[in-house]
Amino acid sequence: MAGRQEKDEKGVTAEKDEFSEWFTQIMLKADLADYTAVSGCIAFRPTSYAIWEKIRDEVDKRFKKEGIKNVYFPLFIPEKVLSKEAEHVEGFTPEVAWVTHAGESKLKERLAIRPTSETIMYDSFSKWIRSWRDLPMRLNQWNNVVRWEFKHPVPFLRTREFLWNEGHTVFASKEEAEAEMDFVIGTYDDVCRNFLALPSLIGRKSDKEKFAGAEYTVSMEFLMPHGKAIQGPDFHHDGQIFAKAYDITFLNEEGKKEYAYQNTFAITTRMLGVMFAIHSDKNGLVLPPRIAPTQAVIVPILFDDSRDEVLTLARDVEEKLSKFEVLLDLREEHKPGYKFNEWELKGVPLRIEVGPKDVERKEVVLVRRDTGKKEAVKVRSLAAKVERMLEEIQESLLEKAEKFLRAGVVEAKDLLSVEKVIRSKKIAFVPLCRGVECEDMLKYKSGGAKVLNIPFDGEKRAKGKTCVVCGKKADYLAYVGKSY
RNA sequence: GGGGCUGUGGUCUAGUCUGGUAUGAUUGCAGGUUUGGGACUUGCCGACCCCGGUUCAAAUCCGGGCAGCCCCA
Repeated sequence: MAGRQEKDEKGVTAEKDEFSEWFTQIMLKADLADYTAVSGCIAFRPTSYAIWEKIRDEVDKRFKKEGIKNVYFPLFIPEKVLSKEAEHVEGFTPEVAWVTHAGESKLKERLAIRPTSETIMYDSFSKWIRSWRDLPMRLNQWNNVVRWEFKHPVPFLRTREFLWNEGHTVFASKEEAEAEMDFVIGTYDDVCRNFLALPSLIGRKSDKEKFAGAEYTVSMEFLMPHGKAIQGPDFHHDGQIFAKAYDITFLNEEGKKEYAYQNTFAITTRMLGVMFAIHSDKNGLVLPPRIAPTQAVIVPILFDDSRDEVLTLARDVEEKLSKFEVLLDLREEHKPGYKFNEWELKGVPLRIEVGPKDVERKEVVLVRRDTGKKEAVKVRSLAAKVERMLEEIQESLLEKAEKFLRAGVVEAKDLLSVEKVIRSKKIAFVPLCRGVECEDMLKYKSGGAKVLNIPFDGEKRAKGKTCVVCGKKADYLAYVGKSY
């Protein structure tokens, strides 16, 4: 390890503004993940995996209710199948991992480990879809994908293998396909805001930045504490591009053959990293209560002369709070102070201290992880109070994140001010024209910032404004920032 | 993509320049005293990133690899 002497301490020793160091410490010390023998691939430890399961369950529930069905396709994609859609292949080839051998014998055709499953799925879709009665076909799979990136990997945020959902839906008309976007992005936004407490900038990608093989891409962009933007869930409308490459056709009501229209969409384990980074602080992890695997921890304060009474009360409290995810920390080998610090580091939203004084007064002490505020609460009103407090924490984390995002987006009318905004580690909101040359120039002039996306009302709001690069009429207002 | 730094018990670390029995802390395990913000104590377990070279002898020197971190694009 890099010889940082304080690193052996149990708590986080880095300030949040030394982002990389701080983030690594949170990740390791809060037992979220660990490095493995495979470069760029992490082990998700129980806490982080439990959070992923919650995200997955919430999204999955909403998808199913909407009629999207889960399927599972192979991990492997034969080279021939992978390389049918030119633009798509080109986007992914540099990062594809290949299986070339089985035991000692070389395979006749090498197999790609899926970087995404369009190609293998659509090969089947073309067989499954015959008539307009087969449509829409809305499928989804929860799986892992591998993209062998050469940029240096960062736990959760950029790993070579990650987990995600990949929705793949097929429609008879463009209108129907495009109408799905509101539902998909609405679902992701709902889960991000109301569970992860993360607001985002939602909009269309520019043509330059869209997904390889898509007609257009809608993305959710998050602002990280160190001022870099990072892309979260996305939705791609593929038009008939893949349908033509993979021959996904159907007979319409008039008996005529037509190519189908398709969408794809995803949310990945990167969101864990985004959430850890945005909410956490100097003392360690901070988790929104709705996503936290443990919502409250009860720490009994035991003295020899009052041991039994305190334990009885602690167990009573556990019982009263059985509708929440509660942990009663009965470990004898650590003092309360140690436990306080440990559970703060691990991000448990609420701590409940139960000691001899509390037994006398028939109360317990509640401590919020996000603010550190302590409050004594009567045992009889505890359950209601805990419920309210967890809600308050959830809301206040979202509010805080919203405030940070709002403060992090600044309008800029000319190149000079764009550069200034970018240098101050913020996102610039900039009038631009559609020209790719202007976008390239902008990146060059701003010191590496790119178009993140264009909000849905970005075109309307550009009226009367001029492109910051070429000075001609602006087509839209775009979010521009350095990205992770 | 470019540059820099670092790999020693589970974790952190001394030792590397100047080759010779590997330092200490912490965790863990067993015991005792403790417990309202990281307790104390006794005992025990446990390590030189990998491959090659130089040498009587390599954690240390040389070459190559792998891994992690930081900075810049």
